[in-house]
Amino acid sequence: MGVKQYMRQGIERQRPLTLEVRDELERMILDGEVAAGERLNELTLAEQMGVSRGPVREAARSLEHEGLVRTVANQGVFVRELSLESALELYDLRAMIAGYLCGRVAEKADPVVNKALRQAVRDMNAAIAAADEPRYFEINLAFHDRIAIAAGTDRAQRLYTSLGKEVRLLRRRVLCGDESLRTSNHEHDGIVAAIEAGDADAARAAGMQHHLNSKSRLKITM
Amino acid sequence: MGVKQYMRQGIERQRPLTLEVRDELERMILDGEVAAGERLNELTLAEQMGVSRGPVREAARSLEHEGLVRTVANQGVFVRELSLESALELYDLRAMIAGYLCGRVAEKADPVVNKALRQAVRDMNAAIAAADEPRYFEINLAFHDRIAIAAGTDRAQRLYTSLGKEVRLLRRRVLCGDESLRTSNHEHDGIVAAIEAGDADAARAAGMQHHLNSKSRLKITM
DNA sequence: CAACAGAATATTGTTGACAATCTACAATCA
DNA sequence: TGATTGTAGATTGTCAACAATATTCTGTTG
Repeated sequence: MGVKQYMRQGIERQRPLTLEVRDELERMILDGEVAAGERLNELTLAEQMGVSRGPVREAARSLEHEGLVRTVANQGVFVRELSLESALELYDLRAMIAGYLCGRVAEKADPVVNKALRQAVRDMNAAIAAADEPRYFEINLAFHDRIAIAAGTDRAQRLYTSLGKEVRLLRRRVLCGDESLRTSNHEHDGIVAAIEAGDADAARAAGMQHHLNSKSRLKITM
Repeated sequence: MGVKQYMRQGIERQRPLTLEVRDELERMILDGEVAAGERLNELTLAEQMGVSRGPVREAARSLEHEGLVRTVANQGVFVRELSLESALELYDLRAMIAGYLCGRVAEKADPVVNKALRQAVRDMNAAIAAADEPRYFEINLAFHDRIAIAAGTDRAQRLYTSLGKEVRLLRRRVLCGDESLRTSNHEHDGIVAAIEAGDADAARAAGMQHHLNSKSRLKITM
């Protein structure tokens, strides 16, 4: 009877629907389209996205493990409400992971990676000079991603990324204004310097401190 | 048509099947009933456990997020093969988390928790004296669990537990022999002492070092 | 005999329907 | 009036069937 096959809108796909739904759900949550504490109705979401409930359920479970939603049996999944206290703990955790990653990158001493990181710092300085905050954030994200990937430890990388998303549940803008950007990028410079020097301990400390400082800058803006 | 409802064997349940299946699958993997790299057949597992494929799929996805299996689209889920190198990285990560947890417990300074931890160390000493290794492992597990819970940071606790399971994929016995046990428990004593003293930094360092030492003891047994 | 094409099979991806549970509201009774 | 119970609706949990993809087998050809 199902006349409508699940080949949606002519685009031949090979990526499972579950992943599409997962990304879309994640975006909705991180962009604040669904409020914290709100329940995600499986049927409604499924109809909105033109799929059945199965993929929606799987996607929701996936997000649960990333800490973006919490599930209550027979009641549904709710967008997680992140207390400030919990968020600060996440910052601490993420800072440790970041430090670990930086240390690993320093040990690897990959000249290609190091050059790219150094260039990123220069680009961020340029963005600051041009007062182009969006560009700064973009490079900043790429910078930290690059480090996470270059460390070559899949688990730590995924964890770092995941914690980054989780923190966004707080929906607070950190790092605003020229001065903060300058300070932050100066810390980036210190991280890269330690990595270039092959000093794993210094890189670890610098990477961790940078994230802890981000936490402090967050607290200030409360 | 489905004469057989999904009320299995008279036991009234309220826990979703998915969770039951998840636990069973996890047990099978950790106990080595399914070999590393082996594929998990949804239909076969579903029939074995007397459920349909839905819960099995969800359970498998759950385990993927815990790092126990890896999923390939349209091919299935496979028990993860953990390289020694990866395992050592997991130990590093776990050591950091453990240190963080110990630091938090020290800050909390909860007398009830501290007493329980102190008692656990005594009990482990007794187990060593009685040459009762299984009992030692049992208390040891409870000891670290207690710390993780007492820290009061849900995310870090879950992470610590999850990494602990992941490491077990290596299927290597760490901590064998009277001497290792004695050394290990001496480290426990140091952790508890730091916690009792309310010295967060010392507790963090001791907790981390204890896990790094476990890693070393693991390497020795290769 | 090796390499390849195509069919047959097995397995995963997705769906819609049904069962169980929860929630909200109304009717009943102390 | 207030508490309680029962009923109707909504929502999640589970299942079995179908669609799409991957794998295996088999026969053919060079």
